Amino acid sequence: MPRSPKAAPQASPPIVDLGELPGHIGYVVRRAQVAIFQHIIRAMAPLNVRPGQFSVLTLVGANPGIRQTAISEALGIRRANLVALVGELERRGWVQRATVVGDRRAHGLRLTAKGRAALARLKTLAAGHERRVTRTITSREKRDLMRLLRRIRDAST
Amino acid sequence: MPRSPKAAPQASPPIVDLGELPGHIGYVVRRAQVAIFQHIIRAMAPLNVRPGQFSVLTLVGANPGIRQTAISEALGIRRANLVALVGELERRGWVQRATVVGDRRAHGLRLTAKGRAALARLKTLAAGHERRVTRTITSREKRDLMRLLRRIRDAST
DNA sequence: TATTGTTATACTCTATAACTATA
DNA sequence: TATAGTTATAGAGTATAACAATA
Repeated sequence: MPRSPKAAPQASPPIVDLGELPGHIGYVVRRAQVAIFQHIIRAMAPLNVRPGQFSVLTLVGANPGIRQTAISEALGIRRANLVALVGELERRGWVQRATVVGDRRAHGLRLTAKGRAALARLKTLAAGHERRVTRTITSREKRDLMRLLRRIRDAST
Repeated sequence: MPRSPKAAPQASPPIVDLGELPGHIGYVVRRAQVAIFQHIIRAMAPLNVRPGQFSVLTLVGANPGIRQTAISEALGIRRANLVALVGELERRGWVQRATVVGDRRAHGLRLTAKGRAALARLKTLAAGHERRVTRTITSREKRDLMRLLRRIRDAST
């Protein structure tokens, strides 16, 4: 059973000195990530879909016949943990596992018609979410933000 | 027992179309956050300290006598989950729980001498980590990045 | 009545190891 | 031998509800 994650209670704040935390990129990125995820989970609540499921659905939609291992490497989700995730998408009738011709070990994943409809709906919800959370920055600022984050990510290896 | 989180295996990547994911702020922020956290956990491995513990230590250091509820609200960690976290810091001899004069329900947290030494060491490790992960961006870019992330976070309520 | 810290509990996400069936 | 998917399992992190002590 999924739960709607509520923000931690932000009651009358006693003035707390955060020290050097606000100067740490890890702290600021983490707080932003949590806030964004809470927002998108709320946005996708009508379909009860979580970010991980959305990203897998997106990959299957963009790469019909893709193998679980390829998804694993592309998204940084371990193969073992994808089993239940894909299983849930299959249980919902959104994704099909079909054996790949020429390699009977592998499963080629495809969206069903229902899955394509769900993904279309989710993309609309995601777009609305995106507009909301980026409403106070310009598209140029968003582009710069993404570029800097990718550089930070590349530098964090 | 803590484990050293390894990056998900990034083997010979079959070309996968990520669809619209790279255009989603949530996706880019999340991937960056995971990479940064893996990096800082490695950086703090000598003291076997995780990001949550570091942030609590920082707050106690900057706010001697702070109550657990104040930490909870400042960091977005629920009171209930702070119990074990602070307990571990106390077990390590880094933090003391003392009853607050005038309110015997509360615990005022303070660093011990050992805790101050540990925090000093951690701040050095954190600074090294910070230099590494931001080495490919300018200080102006870092400032802009933080500003934009805070705006995204504020917009995600 | 409300608040502080706490306990108990459960769910999600992530991690490793080992298995099976194929290659 | 190696790979794809799977199972079993364990550890973080995070969520809720309810309790005792105190305000």
